[in-house]
Formats: sequence, structure tokens, C-alpha cells
Amino acid sequence: MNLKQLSELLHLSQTTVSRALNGYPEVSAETRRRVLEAAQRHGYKANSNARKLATGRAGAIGYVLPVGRNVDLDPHFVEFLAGLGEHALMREVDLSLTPAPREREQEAYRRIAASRSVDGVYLSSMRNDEQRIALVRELGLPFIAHGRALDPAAGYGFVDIDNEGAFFDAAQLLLQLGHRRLAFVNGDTDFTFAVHRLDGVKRAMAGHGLPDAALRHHAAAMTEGNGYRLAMALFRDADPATRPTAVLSASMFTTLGIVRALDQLGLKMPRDVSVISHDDVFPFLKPDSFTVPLTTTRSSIRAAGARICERLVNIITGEEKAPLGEIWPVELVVRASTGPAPRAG
Amino acid sequence: MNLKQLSELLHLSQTTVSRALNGYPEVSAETRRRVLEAAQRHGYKANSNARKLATGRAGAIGYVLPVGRNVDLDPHFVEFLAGLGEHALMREVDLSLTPAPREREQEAYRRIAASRSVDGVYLSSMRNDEQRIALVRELGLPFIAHGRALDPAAGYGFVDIDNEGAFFDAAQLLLQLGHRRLAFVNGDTDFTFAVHRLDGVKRAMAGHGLPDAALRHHAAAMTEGNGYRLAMALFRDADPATRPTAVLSASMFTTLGIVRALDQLGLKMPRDVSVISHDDVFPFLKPDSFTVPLTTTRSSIRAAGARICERLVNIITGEEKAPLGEIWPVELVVRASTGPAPRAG
DNA sequence: CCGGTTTTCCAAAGCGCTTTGAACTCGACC
DNA sequence: GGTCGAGTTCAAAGCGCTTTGGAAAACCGG
Repeated sequence: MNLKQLSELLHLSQTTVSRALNGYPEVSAETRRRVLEAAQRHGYKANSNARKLATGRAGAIGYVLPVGRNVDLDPHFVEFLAGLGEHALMREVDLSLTPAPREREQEAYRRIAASRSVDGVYLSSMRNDEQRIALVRELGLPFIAHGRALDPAAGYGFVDIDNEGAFFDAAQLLLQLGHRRLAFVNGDTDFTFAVHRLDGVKRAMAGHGLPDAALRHHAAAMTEGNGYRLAMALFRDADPATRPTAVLSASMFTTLGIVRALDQLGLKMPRDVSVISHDDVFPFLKPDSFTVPLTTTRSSIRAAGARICERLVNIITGEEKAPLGEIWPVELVVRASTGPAPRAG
Repeated sequence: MNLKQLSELLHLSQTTVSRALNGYPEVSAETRRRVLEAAQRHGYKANSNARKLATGRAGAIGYVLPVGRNVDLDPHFVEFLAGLGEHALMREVDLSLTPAPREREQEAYRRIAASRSVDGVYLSSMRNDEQRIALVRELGLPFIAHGRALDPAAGYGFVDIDNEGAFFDAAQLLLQLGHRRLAFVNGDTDFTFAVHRLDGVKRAMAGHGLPDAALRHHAAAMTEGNGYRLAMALFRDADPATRPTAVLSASMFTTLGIVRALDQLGLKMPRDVSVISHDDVFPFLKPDSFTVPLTTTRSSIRAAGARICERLVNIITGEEKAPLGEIWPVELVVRASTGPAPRAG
């Protein structure tokens, strides 16, 4: 059933039927009722491709999905997607994923832009050497970033969390508890979020007169295995008098590994080691259900997904005309994994 | 730049340019070269919506993304997506996600079908009372299922793993090791995979003369918290003479909780309790990096994603004309978490 | 050199929708 | 009675591509 058939059936023009369906005012109430009723009865739905062609709007937002043999999608992506999806539903937009390996990312964006298959895109996993912003700008593709580039010369829309502040607060708490030998199991510092977090920790340390070099810092992919390995390297065979007394962890997955290593080495939280983890709020893995409930810096990535979608749609429709950066505060939730530093000796 | 402009630029008709670009034979090598070169130079890309309208093909596969306040997307979805994406890239199809709450799922499929925004869909998380198969059939929407309905009257394409066999093998191993009191922390038995797994465990038990009632079976969402809670319920304050000596776990997340509970209760694997977990192969959480490496039933969900995409595209193009069920064997990987049952007493 | 292929190219007709510009109806108003 | 404006409806022109049904050009053997 297409528009032509429906309009013939109703003895009306396609114009009128189209307008009745799309809620334009210049059609009588009675006609609209008839049209709606007939459309309903015959299960008529406008062909989305025809509509897209005619209007120039795609009714979808895009994302370039990084794929490749050794690319692991962040598991938090699914939470982000859930948030995005919830809002997308309200605004009746679809989400179009274009898979692309990193080296063909540019090409993918160009294709998206030229083929007009989406109305806008969101960028995530912002890197230090971020190229995409200039690219999508050049392409005239409306966009919003989840996270931000290092370069503060922003002028584009983004939603980010206050990574610097979060890890400042976390480190600050540890320092106030008397810890002086801190370790930080960070994410890959090619990404800006990891850089910001490191900055936060350093700032807190500087505030207590500690040099950057006093921090045991490790950057790696945020997997359970890496958390375990790094914690083992830090604590196995380490002199209790010089080993770290507190660990900051960038994700619940690394924390999982860290906790496992501590367990195995017989180190107790918070007696021997205090631990603070970042928590993106992942329903399958909750910090308060750990044996020793974890102190965390908490920020819902799902909420971020919803907000990203909301703002991107607004940017596309023009409701948001001068996109700006938005930085969310992060809660520090103190639970049982943090405590006073063990007495020296 | 559109086709018309490009063709004028080349002093050729749109027909010829279109054909040159799309690899049709009726165009001279020289002309094709010129066209390709010009298209390249001016960055011409066919408008995807126009093309879709003209060809009737969408160049995308669809998925109805379950969303809602209390719906948690399975974290494995991201791995599945990675696999799907890898193949989608090769076949140059996009992935279109249509968010929908469960109660408006039907509507979403109808909309997808009527608006022809995708060429086919895949279904996942198959339920016992699966309605979607009949629906997409009625809608004439090409589809493939990840997993399968209970009803063996198949006749549709699916890719599933041998859940029954996997858990039969796992239970069998435990039984052969002398375990007689088994517990099974299963996933939600509204889903068929959980039912199949339970069947497998029961079959193995029956083979050893054990009644179904001898199994401590618990079905719940596969979260770390649930694993912990259920393991605690099984082992805390339990008489060592009657408590389970082995636990089967449906996912690495529940296993995480189970292991935590055992740790906390001072129970050692495999001395006090043997554990076998199902492992979907999640790079952020590996069974062989556990303190006690876990015996697992292993099957890559990423590989399944790739295969699903491959077959769905084939079904759409008609290369696969009589879609059939495909059931993958599951490896049983024996590591250190399983051992002989503790001596009675 | 000619009729018949084969190769190469083209004009025009869709695909199914939106939207412009015009027309038609009808009561109101002067 | 004529004009005006509001309220309805419509025909037709796109949107940018693919594809059908030729036609022109080039090639071929006889």
C-alpha cells in the first residue's frame, strides 16, 4: 500500500492525504479523521526512503562503529546505547551504525555525509590527536561529542564528565586519609579522558606537596586481566614500607582484577590497601555488591547516552543553535574500600 | 555534487555515469575510467536515499533494540555487535537500530517492514513464547534468529549454540568427577537458551540415575550480584555434608559473583567446590586469568555475530534460499576450577 | 559496400513521498 | 452583486537515483 493507492481509495489527492497524515493544518477535521482511519485500517506507513529523499532528512543519527580484529568495543558501549536508545525512541529517530576499521574511519564519515543517510553523528572515545572534529565540520555534518578533545578551543557541542575533578577528589580523599604512596591504574592515555584523570590525580598530589614522580602510574586497556597484572606487579614481592597504600582504578573491570590480585596476595581492603574505582554504572557489575563495597567515582554512562541523543537531535533541528560543552560533575561515593593509610613501618 | 551535475560535467548522460559507477558492462573502458576519475576528484557519492528509493534496497540490516527503564541490555551484545560489524563492513551494509520498549516491539517491526528502511532483521534473545517469528514472517521481512524458539517446527534460519550439549558435557564432567550434589545458577528461563541448558544438565543427571529434584536450580538475570546472592544462599550456613559440591554458572558475570561468595566463605576451588562457567568470550573478562582459572563451556558470541550477518545478507540477496538452523558445538575447556568431589563426610 | 551484430550511449519513465502554487467553495462584508 | 479572505483541496514539480527501451555508432564477414 502506497500513498497513491491510499489516496485513490479515499478519492482524495496525494497532497491532502500526505498532509492529513503529517498533521498539517490545511485539512478539515473530518477529512483527517477519514484519512487516519483508512491508513490505520490498511496498515499504511510512508516509505521511509521516499520520505527521506523528498524531505532531505534521514530521521536517523549515525555512529561509526570501530571494528577490526584487535579492536575491542568498550562493554560500556552497551549501556551508553541503552540510554541513547531510550531517548531516540521518544524523538522517533533510528540509530545507524556504520562499521569501519580505524584506518578507514575518514572514508566512513565522508560516505555518511555524502550519502545523507543520517542527519548527524556523535563521536565518542575522543583521542588526544583527535581528527574527527575537523573532518565532520568540513563535511558539514551536525555532530556532538561524548567526551572532548584536549584542545580547549572548543566551539562544538559535547557532553563529558569532569574526569579531572573526579580523580582529583578521589586522590584528595586518599591523601587526606594519610596515603602518600599512590598507584593509578589508568586507561589508555591516547584517550583524553585518561589524560584528564591523570591531571586530576597530579593536581591533588601537588596540593599535598607530592611530585608527579611519586605516583605509580600505569596506562592500559581497561580489562580485568590488565588490572590483575598491574596490581600483581605493584604488590607481589613489594616491600610493605615502600609499596603503594592506595590504588585508583579507571574502570570496574580493572578493579575486578585489582581486587583479585589483592585477595590472592592476602592483602585486605582497606587495612592494607585502599581502593577507589571509577564506576560508569553498569548493572551487571555493582560496586556496592563487592565483598568489600567499593568507594567509587560514579557517573552514569547511560544518562550520558540519553543526553547525547537529546542534544544531537536538537542540534539537527536547530533548536540548539550554538552548541556548547557540558561537563557533568562526578559523585564520589565513599564505601568500605577506603580507609586511613596503614601506619608507616 | 549529484549525478546530474557530474554527468553534465562529463558531457555524458546520467545513465552512462550511473552505469559506469555501478560496474555495469555496457560502458567502454575509457568512459568508465573518466567517470571514475571525475567522481573521485569531486568526491561524488550517490545519495543513499535516492538510491534506496530507486532500487528498493536499503543496504542495511535492522535490529529492534529493547529499551526501557528496567531493561538491561546484555553486555555481550557489544561483542556480538563487533562480530556483526566486521562482516557488515565486508558486505557494505549498515546496521540500523530501532529502539522499542517490549510492549511496542510489534509496532516497531511493522514500522520497519512498512517503511522498508532495512532489507532484513535479526532476532535475538529468543523466548519460550516467541511471537516475533510469526510476525516477521507475516510481514514478509527476511530474518534470521540468533538462538531459536523452543518449538522445533523450525523452517527458518537461525544460528544457535548447542546449549543443551554444552551443559550436558559440563554436568557430565562433574558427575564423572564424583559430584552428586549439583547447583545450577541459570539465566532467566523465559529465554530458550536457559531452558536448553537446564535440559542438558538434567539429561546428564538422569544418565547417572539422579532425579531432577536433586539439582539446586536457580534462574535469574545473569549479573554479578545475582551470582553472589545465589551462591551465598547455597553455601552460607550450609551443612558441608549436604551442600552442593559443584556449581554450574550461566555467564561469566554470575561466576564472578559466585567466586566472590566462595572466597568470602573461605571455600576453595576445586577442593571444596568445583565450578564450571559458560564463557561467551568477552575480552574484558577472561576465565583463564581468574585466580583459579575457570573450567568453561566456551563459544564466541563475536563469531556468532559475524555469521549471523553473513547469513542474513545471503538470505536477503537470495543466495541462501532455504534458510536452515545451524547449531554450533560448544567446547568444554577444562581448567583448574574443577576437580574430584570432596570425600563425603 | 551492405545487412547484421555488437558496443556504446541516451531520453525518459519510474521509485513514493513532500511541497509549491493555484484553484475552488463559501460565507461575510461593503 | 461583487469582492475578499479563510478554509479546503488538487495538479504537478521536484528529491536523486536506477533502469527500460531504444537509437546511434562501430565493427564484421561476405
